[in-house]
Amino acid sequence: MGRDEYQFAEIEKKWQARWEELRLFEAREEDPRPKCYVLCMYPYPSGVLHMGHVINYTIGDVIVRYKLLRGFKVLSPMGWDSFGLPAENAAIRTGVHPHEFTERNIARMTTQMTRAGWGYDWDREVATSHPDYYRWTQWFFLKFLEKGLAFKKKAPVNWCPSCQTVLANEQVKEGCCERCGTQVEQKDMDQWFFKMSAYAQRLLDNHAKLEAGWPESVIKLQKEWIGRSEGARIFFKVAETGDEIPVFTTRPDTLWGVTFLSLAPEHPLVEKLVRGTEHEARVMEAVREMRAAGTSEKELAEREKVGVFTGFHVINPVNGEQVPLWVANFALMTYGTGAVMSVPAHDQRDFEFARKYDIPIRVVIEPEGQELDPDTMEEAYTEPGTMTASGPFTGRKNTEAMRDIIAWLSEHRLGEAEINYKLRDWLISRQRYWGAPIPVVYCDTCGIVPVPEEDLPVLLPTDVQFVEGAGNPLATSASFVNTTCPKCGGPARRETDTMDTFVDSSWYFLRYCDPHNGDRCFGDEAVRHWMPVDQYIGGIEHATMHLIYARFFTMVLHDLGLVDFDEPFTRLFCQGMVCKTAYYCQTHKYIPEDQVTGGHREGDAIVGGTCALCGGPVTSEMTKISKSKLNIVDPDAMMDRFGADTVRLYMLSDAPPDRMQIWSENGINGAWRTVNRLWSLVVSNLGALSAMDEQVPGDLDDTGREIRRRTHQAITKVTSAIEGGFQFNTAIARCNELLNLVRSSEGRIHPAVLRETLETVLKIVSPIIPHMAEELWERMGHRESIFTSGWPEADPAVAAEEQIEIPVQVNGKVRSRLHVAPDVAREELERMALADERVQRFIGDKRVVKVIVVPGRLINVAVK
RNA sequence: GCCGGAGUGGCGGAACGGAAGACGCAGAGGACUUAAAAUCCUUUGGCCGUACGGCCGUGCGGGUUCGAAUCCCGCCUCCGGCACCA
Repeated sequence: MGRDEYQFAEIEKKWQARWEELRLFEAREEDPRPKCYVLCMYPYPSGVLHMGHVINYTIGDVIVRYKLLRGFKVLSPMGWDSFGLPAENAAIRTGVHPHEFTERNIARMTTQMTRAGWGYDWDREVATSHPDYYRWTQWFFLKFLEKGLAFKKKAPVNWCPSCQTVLANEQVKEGCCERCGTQVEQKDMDQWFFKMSAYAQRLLDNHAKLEAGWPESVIKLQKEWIGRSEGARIFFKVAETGDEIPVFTTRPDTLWGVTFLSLAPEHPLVEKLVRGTEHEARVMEAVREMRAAGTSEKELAEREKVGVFTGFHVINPVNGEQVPLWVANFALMTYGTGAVMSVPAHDQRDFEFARKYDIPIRVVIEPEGQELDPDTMEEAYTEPGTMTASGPFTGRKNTEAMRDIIAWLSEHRLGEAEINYKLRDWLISRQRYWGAPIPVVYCDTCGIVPVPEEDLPVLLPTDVQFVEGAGNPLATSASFVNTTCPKCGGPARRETDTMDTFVDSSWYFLRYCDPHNGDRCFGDEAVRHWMPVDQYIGGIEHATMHLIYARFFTMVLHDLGLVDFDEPFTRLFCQGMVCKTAYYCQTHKYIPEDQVTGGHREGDAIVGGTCALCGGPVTSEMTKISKSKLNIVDPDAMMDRFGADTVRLYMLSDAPPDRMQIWSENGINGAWRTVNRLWSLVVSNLGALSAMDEQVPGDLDDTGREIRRRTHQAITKVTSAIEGGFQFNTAIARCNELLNLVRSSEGRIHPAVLRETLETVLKIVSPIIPHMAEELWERMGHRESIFTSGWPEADPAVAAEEQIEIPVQVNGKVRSRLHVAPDVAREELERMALADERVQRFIGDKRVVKVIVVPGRLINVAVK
């Protein structure tokens, strides 16, 4: 009893303290080892660790420890994305100041993280809500402003008139405010932007640099998000007023088929045109209806396509024809010019709209040898074809004529070639308290005046009221708002918008390199030393937003001469989400598993159960672990029951880490058993081990040679499983195989071989179950941490097979097996195969057509 | 609708174009125990057969190949992402 028991709580605490003493995760520039910067996306300090963090940070920690074993000095920092809405909502709800709320959560989560055994250089901790951090966020804003990359423009926001506040898309539910149910309005507000669109092409081009280290799917998603499209800008004019309406189109070849033009509801021309006309009331009412929903793109996508005729017409520049001008909710102010030319014959959406509103359809592209009739067409014709009724281009193939059409348009000054991007400028203004204040003041005489650098940080005031329905709390602080103009000394007002938290997270990886620098955002030397990040790890949900913002920000910093690279993350890994069965009852919606009664288990799900509250039937689904689906797993409780090592092992042992992980009680039990079996195998054999320096004898028996062979093969396999895409599940399987073999040969293994094998296993599992590996390593007589002992190296001579089994197929079906030395020649293999009695039987009286010999793999005899 | 990813035993999943189902879970049988839990051993894709063994089998249908879970074409289903992109 006692010492030989696996007492994980004690062991884990002991080694966490030891690592701290050893400063195992301290990263020093003067350390001569090569550097490796391993970074996990920092968390919002919600106060509790969830399973998403556990998988993310466990993967990160395994890589950190693996790199340590491989002889790198590893930079492994951790910090807090500590600005954001939840703290402010909590303040409104409970009266606790966001700062206090945040600090409390940070303290709680730090404890949980340490307990999980994740190793960080805590001296480098940053929190974006601390003034010594946001001072530099503000400083970057000033640099962007100087460069003309920060600017103000009007943009529509979701506005709740009752809360007097701007809502995030997430807070808008079916067009209404989530909190009070009031109908949300679209309101145009003056907002700060970063000119990210100017970097669209570069963000696209630079993907070439990332192809080697980023998942292909993320690059694809970003390409789609940036959305480059080539086409033309074409100048239409309003027939009645002469106002010019430029339109972007990717299909200038269909220009002769335009039968109407549509403006976005928020297009400024709409109001200008109809004001004071007979159409005003009708059109503006329709516009108001179209704008009555939220600004979320999803909402825009799912709503029905509607429009209203403005009463005006536009002139098609290529043929002088007048076509009606509409306002339509499918025209987006945020893309292109906010105006769309519509060709119902060759665009499905336009086709449906035209049929709905009885707008003419004109065919200008026809398929080979076929005539299209606008009256009987059932869908738009979008394939390539021959142009008809298209002026000088009639008779040409549309795909081939495209370039000439654009040249012709610009020659006649009717249009010009244009490239458009879906990527928009980055709206950074937030009408919130808990964020970095945008460092500008408004002066009646001088206008917008940046706060001088030496006056940074612009601190968040404390005399603020957090009251529901009062709008931005920051605007309630008189001491904050009222200031003097830095230029003229006259009275001025401070900007009360704060910055999007994505601005904070666009440079935190740089601050980690030099976190205590009080004079600069970071030192050149430190950043040159550690950056770029060698391995970044985080959720796929950040594929577009965060990862594009951070790339853009880094490019700007590069252009400002602040860093000498323009891509921050060399390699990226995205882990899968953690899922678990959730249960749903018609009346009580999602219910926790312990509220399901009866039924039977089918795998991890209870099938045919009933709701404990109402007796109604319960259905199950496998879905992402979340509070709202009541299927959460508390990592802390799991670590209480099984210890951190078991939880870590389980997270990695079942599926490849980039796939969905399924949390099951059976699964964690299996990991628990695995960990215990390793423990008892080592502990029970401690007495049988040889002295630490005893050599493996030269004349080893079969068992010894076999065990050594498998051990050295395991090293190779585990190493390549980790290097080739973090396949920890197969790495763990290889260790299990080896341990199973050792167990079945127990008592017959030479002590020196046993030591070699157990030490090897401990090393290769140490990144995954570090506490147990350290403890057993120590009990085997080692004085130094296993993480300073180096990664094992396989000896090819030891790993080489003495005899191999080669399957012999006849017509692709295995009929026999040959046992041969690995270097038997091709001819000899063929001879042996054909001579084989079983093979002979299956050849029978058929004719051997061909014999395929893959040395070392298999033989296939093709017969007819 | 568009884009991306995935479909393999009862389950999670293995498998450079070369032995399908590694490793683990669950199940069955057994040992230990007064008993249970824990642990250990055996067994486990389906069908036929007493057996040696044979046949079938990686979502469906074709194709390439001596050989396909893997490559190609066409479909189906599920998951994820999305901003009607003119």
